[in-house]
Amino acid sequence: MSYTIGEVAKKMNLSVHTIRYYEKEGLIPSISRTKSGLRTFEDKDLEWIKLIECLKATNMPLKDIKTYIDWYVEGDSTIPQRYDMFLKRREIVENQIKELQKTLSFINFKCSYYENALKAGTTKTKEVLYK
Amino acid sequence: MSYTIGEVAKKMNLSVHTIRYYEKEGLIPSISRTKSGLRTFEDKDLEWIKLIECLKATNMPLKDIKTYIDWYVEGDSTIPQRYDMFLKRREIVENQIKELQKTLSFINFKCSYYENALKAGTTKTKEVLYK
DNA sequence: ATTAAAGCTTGACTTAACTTTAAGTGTCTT
DNA sequence: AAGACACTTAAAGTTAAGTCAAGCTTTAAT
Repeated sequence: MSYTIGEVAKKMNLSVHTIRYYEKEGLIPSISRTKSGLRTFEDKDLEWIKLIECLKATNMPLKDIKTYIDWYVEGDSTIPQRYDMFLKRREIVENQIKELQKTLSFINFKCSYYENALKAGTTKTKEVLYK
Repeated sequence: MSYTIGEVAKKMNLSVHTIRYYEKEGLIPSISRTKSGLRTFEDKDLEWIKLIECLKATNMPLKDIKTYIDWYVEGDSTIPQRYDMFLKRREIVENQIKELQKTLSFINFKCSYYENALKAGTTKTKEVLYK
């Protein structure tokens, strides 16, 4: 089963521009083509794209993602680097989650603060203490 | 108690450039100055900066943060908008946390995958199934 | 009183991650 | 067969969020 770039864009919720850009930047290794030059995407290419989106979701810059992909392409000799990268990324993500949880409780406070302010019609009441 | 821009930069772990930039963009309302024009930061200004950092941590763009600050400056008439903004932000943050948790379990999988690959010296073993 | 460190402003520059444009070729639908 | 639409490359443009530089002033320490 293979897909056109437009199908992949729809499936992955990306623009076709972006997919071409990812390929150009070396983030999707070896996409095959038809004789006439059209890209034909296989499931393995979709897996790469999912990986990119996943790492991107952790704020990993594309150039670091590319470094990983280069390591992957290089083969078994880069297993230590790749392992190390995922260990570091795990720590980063764990910290991001903690950070967001702190932020969430701050936002929860603001929500109830403004809920009160909304009832009172003002932020200038006794119960309303912060901005 | 008041601080110079350099002190604030150190305290908040930002560059002085960034703080001036935030002021220029209207993210910190009414920083007072000495007669000679130096900025003097009060605790309320630090609170604003903390708020900016906090919202930024949720990937909120500076211009949306500015919108909030403008509402704040405008006064009680904008309480509904501000309430609404925090409600929306809460949902966004909750989703971000969920998303990161999914990503984390993916990364955990990769970590153990590469831990095995490291022992085996290769990714091409029976136990090692994915890229 | 000097002088180094820290501040000031304006405006240009940078980086990341796209996005658009231009100018054209290939494919599908009626 | 015609028109719409998807695809190509290369390069320029955009946006967000800073970052830096130049040239000058203020402040703190000796």
